[in-house]
Amino acid sequence: MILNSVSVDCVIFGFDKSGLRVLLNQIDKEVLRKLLPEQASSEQIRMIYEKHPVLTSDLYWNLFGGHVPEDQDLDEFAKNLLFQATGLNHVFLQQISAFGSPRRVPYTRVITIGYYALINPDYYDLKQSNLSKSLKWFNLNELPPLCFDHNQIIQQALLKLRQEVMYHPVGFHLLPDKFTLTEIQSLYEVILNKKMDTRNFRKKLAKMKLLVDSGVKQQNVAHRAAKLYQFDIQVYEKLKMEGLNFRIE
Amino acid sequence: MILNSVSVDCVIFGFDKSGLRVLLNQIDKEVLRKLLPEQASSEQIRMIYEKHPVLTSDLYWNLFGGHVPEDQDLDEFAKNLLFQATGLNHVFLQQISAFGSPRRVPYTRVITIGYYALINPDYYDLKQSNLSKSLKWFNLNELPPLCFDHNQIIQQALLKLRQEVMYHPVGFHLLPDKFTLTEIQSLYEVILNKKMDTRNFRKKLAKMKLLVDSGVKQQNVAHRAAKLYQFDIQVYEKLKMEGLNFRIE
DNA sequence: GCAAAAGTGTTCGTTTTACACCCATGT
DNA sequence: ACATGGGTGTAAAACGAACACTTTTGC
Repeated sequence: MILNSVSVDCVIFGFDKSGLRVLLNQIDKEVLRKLLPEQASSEQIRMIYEKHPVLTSDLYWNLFGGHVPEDQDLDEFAKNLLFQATGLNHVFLQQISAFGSPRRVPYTRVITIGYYALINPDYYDLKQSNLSKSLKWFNLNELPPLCFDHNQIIQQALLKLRQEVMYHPVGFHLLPDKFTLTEIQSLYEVILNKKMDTRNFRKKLAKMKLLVDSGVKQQNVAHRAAKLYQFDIQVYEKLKMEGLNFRIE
Repeated sequence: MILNSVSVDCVIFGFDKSGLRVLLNQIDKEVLRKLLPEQASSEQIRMIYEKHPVLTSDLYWNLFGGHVPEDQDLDEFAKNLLFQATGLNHVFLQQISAFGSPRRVPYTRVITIGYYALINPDYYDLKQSNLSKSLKWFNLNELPPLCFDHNQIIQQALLKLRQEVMYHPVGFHLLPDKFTLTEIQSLYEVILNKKMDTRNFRKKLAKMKLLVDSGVKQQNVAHRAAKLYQFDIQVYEKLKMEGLNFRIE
C-alpha cells in the first residue's frame, strides 16, 4: 500500500562543461489520469484538461518521484527512486523540504518531500537504468515546461545546493572520481553563479588539503594536460563535520 | 477533513538566563487513544500499552503539533498551531525537514513535517494562550521523556538553528525588543555551545552595524547598567539576504 | 610557431585572534 | 568599600583580494 497524500520527488543534478543539468522524466499519462476524480464524466474530464493543459500535453516533464509506500522510510524510498531512475546506489542525496500547498496538484492533496541528488558524470548515459527511454538531461537554463510546482522545487533545490556548497564539501559529488582543478573551479562558478580568481581559488583549496594529486594527467587534450586530483577521504569527512567556508570574493 | 498520514510538529524555542528552552505539551490521552487500531480488544490494548509506555504514562511530553487539514498549506498550518500554543502571530518560523520513519508512531504511519519557532521572551508567560495549562517550558538540557521521535526532532531543530545562526541574523528573534550586548553574546554562546571573547564579539557586531543604541539602559541591576540595543531593520533585511559570518574562534 | 588552457607569487589592506584592566552601579 | 558585571584597545598573525606572466601540449 502507498500513502495517497505523500510523495517524494527527486531533483537529480548533473554537471558537465555546459553547466548544471537536471534529469527529468517524460510525464506518464496513465499516472496523471489517476489523479482525476474517479467518477468524472468525459465532459468533466474535457473541461479539466482544458483548464490544466499540463495534464494532456506531451510538452510537460516532471521530476522523478512517486508516492511513498506505507512501509518505507522517506530517505530509503528516495534512494530507491534514484536507483530506479539511474541504476546507481550510493548517490549523494539530501532532503530539500516538504512542499505542501493545498493546490499544488489539481484535484487531490499531495504533500511532496523534495530531495536533491548529485550525480557523478561518469554515469551520465544512464545505461544502467531501465527507464532511460523516458528520461532526459536538461540544462538548468533551458528547462522545459514542468508539471505542478516542479519548477519551484528545482529552484529550491538549487538554493539548497548553493547553501550547502558554500559551507560543506559536497559539490565534489558532481565530478568524476578524478578531476582537474579547473573543473572544480568551474563547478563552483556555475553553482554560485560567480566568476572566481584562479590563483586565489587554488590557494584556498590547497590550504584545506582536501585534494591529493592522483599522479595521472588528462589525456588527448589540445593543450597542456592538467593534473587529475582525488579526495582525501579523511579530510573530506572532517570538513563534512566541521564545515568550511567557500564564500569567495 | 484532515490528512491521516501527515502531521506538523513545532519545536518552540525560547531563551533566558538559564539557556535555551523548548515549549512542550503534556500529552493528551484522547488523542493517543485514536492512534490505536479501532477494533483492538482490551487485552490487545493492555499489551500495546505495556510495550509502549509512552502511550499511558503521565511522564511523557510532546511537541505541539497536529494533523494537517486537507485545505491548509503546511506553513499556514504551522503558523496556526503556533498561534494556538502561544497566542502569538508573526513569530519566526522555519521548516526543519520531514520525518518519515515507518515506525516513528506506533500502529499507524504518520509523516511529520518539523518546524522550529523562535519566541521573544517578553511572551514567556503565555498569558495569551488558551492552552497554557497543558504547556510548559523545559530547559534543553533537562528535557522530560518525549513521545515518539520528538527528541530527535528537537535535536535536528537545534542543528538547523545552529546552522542558521552562524550565517543569518535570526538568533535575535529569541531576544526581547531591547537587549544588551551581553545577552546577545550569551545567546550565541548557548546556541553554538562555545565561549566567545567579549571584545572580539563586540567588534564584530559593531562592524555589521546591525544594532543601534536605544538610548535606554537596564534598570534595577546590582551593577553598572548596560546599554540596551535594538535592530536596525534595514541592515537586518540586508543581512538576511546576503548572509553574514558569525563563526567565531 | 601558435593557439589553448595550465600553472604559479607578491603585495596590500582587512580580519581575526589573543590578551587585561578600569568603570559604573547597588548594597 | 566591595562585589558584580559593563565596557574598552593594541599588536601580531592569518586571510582575502587584486593582479600578469610563463609553461606545456597538440595541431
